[in-house]
Amino acid sequence: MNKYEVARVLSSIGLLLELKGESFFKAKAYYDAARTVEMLDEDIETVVYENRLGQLRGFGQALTSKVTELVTTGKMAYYERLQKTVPPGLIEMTKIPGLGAKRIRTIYESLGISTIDELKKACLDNRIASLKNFGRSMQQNILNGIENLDKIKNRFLYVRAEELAADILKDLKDGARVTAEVVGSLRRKTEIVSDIDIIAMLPGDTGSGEILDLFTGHRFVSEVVSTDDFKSSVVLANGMRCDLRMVSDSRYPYALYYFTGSRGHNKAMARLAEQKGLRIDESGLYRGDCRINISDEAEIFDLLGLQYIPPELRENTGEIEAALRSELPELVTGSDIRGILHVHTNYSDGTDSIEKLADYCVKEGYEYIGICDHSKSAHYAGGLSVEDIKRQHEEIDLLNEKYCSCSFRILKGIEVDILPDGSLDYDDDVLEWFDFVIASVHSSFRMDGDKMTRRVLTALENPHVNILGHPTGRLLLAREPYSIDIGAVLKKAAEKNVIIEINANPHRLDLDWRFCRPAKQSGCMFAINPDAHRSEEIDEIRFGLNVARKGWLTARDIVNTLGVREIMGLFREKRGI
DNA sequence: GCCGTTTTCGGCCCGACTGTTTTCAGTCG
Repeated sequence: MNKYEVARVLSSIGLLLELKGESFFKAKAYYDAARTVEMLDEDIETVVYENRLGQLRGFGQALTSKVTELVTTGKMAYYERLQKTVPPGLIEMTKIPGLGAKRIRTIYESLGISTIDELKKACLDNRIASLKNFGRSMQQNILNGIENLDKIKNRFLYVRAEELAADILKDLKDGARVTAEVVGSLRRKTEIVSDIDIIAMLPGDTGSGEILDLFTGHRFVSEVVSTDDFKSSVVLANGMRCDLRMVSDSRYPYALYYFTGSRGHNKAMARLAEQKGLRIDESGLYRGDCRINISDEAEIFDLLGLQYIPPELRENTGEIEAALRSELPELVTGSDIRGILHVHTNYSDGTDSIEKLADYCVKEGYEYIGICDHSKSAHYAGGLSVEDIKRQHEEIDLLNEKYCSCSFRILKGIEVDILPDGSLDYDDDVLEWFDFVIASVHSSFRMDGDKMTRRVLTALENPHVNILGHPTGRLLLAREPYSIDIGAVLKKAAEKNVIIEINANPHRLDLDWRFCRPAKQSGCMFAINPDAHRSEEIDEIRFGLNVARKGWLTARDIVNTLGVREIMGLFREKRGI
């Protein structure tokens, strides 16, 4: 059992205790313990077997014996008992904004409501508004929250779909030695997907039976919706739909093409084919009744007189016109990225030391890492006091001496809060200490649009700000972007040479790819940042690359494709140093 | 539930905000 699994159980106990109305501090003890475990630099099993759990801060007798039981037996009796005393519907309710443990408990205890369906009905019957400290407005907010939950029911984060699809695809390829690929929105790398579509090439000599058996019998499958000789549709354990379609080798490239494109892209391609006296559909490209034989998908674009259009661009946003003129951009790739910016350490809410994060970047072949912990107002995230900053900078200086021999560099950065009035969370004389500054909004999200826009524009005026962090604050499937005039923000950023972050955290993917081209047209530069809170999350930069590619960006648009000297020069120049 | 002591029990993170109230309760980051 790894440390993250243990941490999950401990956090879950914290939530259950809150829902039961136990002392918040008792719950907090479990949350704190979860975090301590997550931050362990070594294997939790080693710590347990060497009886060193009790030496960890926040681990007394109770936690030591409970976590020992969990790690050695895979179970914790206390957790299992606790789960039985709290209806699962109450845990679901914590997803409704504005409903915390106390309100959920009030609803449960005074009205006996234990599921979201019952809660919805109670709202419609006006029974919630009459509870003490609730009221009509709160009742309406709960209803809105439930509606939003319904809306996202069959929508999933790209990252989750990608993991599942990769596993299914691997099993099909390994088990049936079949050529197969993921298509649809997942291949176009959209941030939210509703299902997984897979195309497989029918083996010439055998039937489709073996592939279908592997597919419908996959361990992720919870229900087989339909199956015939060439198609199967299943529902996976997380509720996601997954479709497999099998086609002959001659139709395979066409199926790959057809089931990848967005509807708009396919329609536009069909119109183009028509203009050229051809016809295209999922089965092939036809001249009259005669299908043109091809061996791979790229030939389709050739035959239509187009530059190859990468799947990410097939959204019908001008890619066909650009491909006709051979003006598609050369999209940025992972190998263009030379350095990593925006990484949190255990000085604030990250779990790893600066050294561990830096070592990870060295191993991955990056040339620099920009450390950016939270600023002092971010109490919840252990934001850095001025003394903490001094301590961290001393440590970075020492580490940089160590990395000097391998030409790796740690940059001193900060993710400074943009306060509600647009000022920054440190004085200018403190901001001067950093190599670069990311400014982000982390509080008062519900300001009206004018106020929020003014707030961010004011922050962009500060000469110390190099990068605007997660510019719209959205959390995919969880929180809408804050109300802001993004056009005005991008214009001001371009004017003040402030780089726009493409936050690569799969829950954020902010800036949205749809804004990348307008931002570039305004004159903005971009940084693809992982916003990592532990070393492995540095790899999440690939999700940011998806955004940049979907946004038509090239390596020249991205500042962290620069070497360390060039990027330091850029940061200094902007700040007039 | 843990910690640090006053070795037996009080304190544990906090400020902004929302919505409820009419001075406060609960949520959120």
